[in-house]
Amino acid sequence: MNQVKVGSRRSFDHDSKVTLKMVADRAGVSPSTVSRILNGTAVVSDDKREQVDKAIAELGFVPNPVARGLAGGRTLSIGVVAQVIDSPFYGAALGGIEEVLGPAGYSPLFMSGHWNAAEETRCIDVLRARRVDGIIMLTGRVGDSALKTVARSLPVVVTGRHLKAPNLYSLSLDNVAGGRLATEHLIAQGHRRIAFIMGVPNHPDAAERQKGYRAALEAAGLPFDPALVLPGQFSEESGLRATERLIDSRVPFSAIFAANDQMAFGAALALYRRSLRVPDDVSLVGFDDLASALYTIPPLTTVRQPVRELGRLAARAMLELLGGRRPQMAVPQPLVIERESTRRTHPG
Amino acid sequence: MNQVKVGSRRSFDHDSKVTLKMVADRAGVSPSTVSRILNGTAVVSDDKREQVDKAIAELGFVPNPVARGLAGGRTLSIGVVAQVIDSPFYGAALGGIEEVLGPAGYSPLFMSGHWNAAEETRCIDVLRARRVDGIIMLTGRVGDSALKTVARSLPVVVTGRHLKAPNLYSLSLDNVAGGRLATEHLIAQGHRRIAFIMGVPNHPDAAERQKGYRAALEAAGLPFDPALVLPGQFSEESGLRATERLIDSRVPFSAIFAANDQMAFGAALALYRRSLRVPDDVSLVGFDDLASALYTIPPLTTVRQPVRELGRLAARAMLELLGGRRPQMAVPQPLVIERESTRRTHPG
DNA sequence: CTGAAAGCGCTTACAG
DNA sequence: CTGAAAGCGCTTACAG
Repeated sequence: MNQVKVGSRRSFDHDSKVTLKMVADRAGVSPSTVSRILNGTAVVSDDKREQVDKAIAELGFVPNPVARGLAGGRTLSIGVVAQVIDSPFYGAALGGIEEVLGPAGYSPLFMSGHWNAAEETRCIDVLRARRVDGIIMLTGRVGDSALKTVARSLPVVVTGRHLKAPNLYSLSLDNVAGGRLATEHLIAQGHRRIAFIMGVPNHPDAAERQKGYRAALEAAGLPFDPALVLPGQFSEESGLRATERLIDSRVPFSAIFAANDQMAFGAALALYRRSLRVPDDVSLVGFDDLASALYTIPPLTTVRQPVRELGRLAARAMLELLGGRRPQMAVPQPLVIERESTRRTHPG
Repeated sequence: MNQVKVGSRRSFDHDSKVTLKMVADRAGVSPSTVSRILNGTAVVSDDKREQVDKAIAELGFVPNPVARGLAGGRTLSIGVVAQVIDSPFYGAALGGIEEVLGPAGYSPLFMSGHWNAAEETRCIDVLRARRVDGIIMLTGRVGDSALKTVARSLPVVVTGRHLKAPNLYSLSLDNVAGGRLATEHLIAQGHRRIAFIMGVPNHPDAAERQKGYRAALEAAGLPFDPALVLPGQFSEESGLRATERLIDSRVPFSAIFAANDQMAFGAALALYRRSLRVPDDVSLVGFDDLASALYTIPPLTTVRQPVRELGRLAARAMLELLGGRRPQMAVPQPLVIERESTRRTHPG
């Protein structure tokens, strides 16, 4: 009845210098066989497989990914280029990516592109030098053709654009629909003068959300007033500044739709500073539904973007690509989460 | 006047299959020499060095870190185990780490331990299997002795504890001082009944901040009332719950000190829900000074923790350790940032 | 089904 | 100061 106490030791106590060759010796087979069993690369007789499994367990063998990477070309690591690692938006996406890559045996290698094409290119270079097996690009500014070029040698999945190319998968949230939903929500509550803080002007997300905003106005027969759309930078600070400008401009408005939550947070502060109450005086809608949107005062009505889910889907798509399959991911539709920052306009 | 247009191509356009051997051939030297020049491992005659540099530039050679890792034992990657990658707190620290590691030629490998010793251990195992050159541990629950064991084979820097061991460097923020500062600030404003939401009870940070809280009360001759201290989980949600419990308990209080900003955000919402105004009815102080603390309504008075700087320092300490030096980092002292969530008690 | 051998791209004693 | 050689720990044609 003696039990083999395999795996009961705290793993990093023993020097993990156990090599595949040691396993092979112990099992009485060749290294090639062990390798094949490890990789499921070929059919191996049951008895050999058994012995090898036993040897692996007894020795506590863990394959060395570095050697694997050199020999086989696979490093089991995936490069992820985000824009800013310490942003609530990217943090959520990275969390989702990590969540699916880890269990699949892959390690994410995160890098920040800082909204800068040159830096993104540098990130890609570093990642390629490190022989990652694939690259996940979260939005970013590098050109589509550059991305396609990368995809010639590595699978790539990219979010925030629509791009078709071999070995490349793109997936994005429906920003037009989201923008439309937010605006419709406000219109349904009786708002007629709805300001829009749009985020980085040449950013596709910003442009698409604006398109939704305009579509909703049009559908409701409301005029589009350029004086009501303010540029922003997707940051709290820029939302604050835009709102101040809006108020100072004396253009009448009863609601603000900010193209992301962070700008909405800034807008809320600007309104507070100018003694305008939310939602009594001004209704406010954000976009993203960051975790913190639930804890603003008042809690923010916003368009839910499944950011974490998007990260998960991107990672799954990468796994598909890696497996030689064609990914087919369905990104959930945006929906408005009504909280307490919006309300019907006063009848007057 | 023909210019050599080295490096002007978009780097990932050419297949980076240039090997060290190709460089050696072109320069007419042996691979060993190229390697030594790359690593500054030995003195090499100027003319050879020149030829090699030229060949490297012409070929656009980039050393393969994977091969380097296998052969030399250095992978130029650093494992970083945080607790939750999508948390404002860890995001900031990771940003700081990335900021200094990148330019030094190292790539961070981030993993999340999820506040769980077993998972942290798994992270460390994965990281070691990947042959990282060092490990940075952001707080975490694994035992001190386990960490020391790891340090026997790898340099480790750990935050949030005081630990002395060869090849290991620990650095932490002065939580006792921070807790004291926050409490003193409130006392100076006339508050006598100061509630404390403490965060995960057995977490060292929480315990230390509480120690500071008690020290300040004592120094001011104020009684310590256990009914005023509430457990929390460092999350917004837990801050909200704790505050609701506090209010329901009918214990009188005029101020709340939350052991981190996220709990303070939750507390603010709970107060709002119960129609208690900040700071008119209750003063509120947080801890950390997250970027978003500036945008709460009203903006949160808090104890500034240089979290991003802590990340930078941890990374620098790692670089020192890697260079065989003894790090000597001075972590900035906490200080209270007075904003608008606190005010003097009413004279009555 | 399974070995022996070569090779992935570097580094590092070991000898000059 | 500099080569030739062995080796890091795997994988993968190539032959049975």
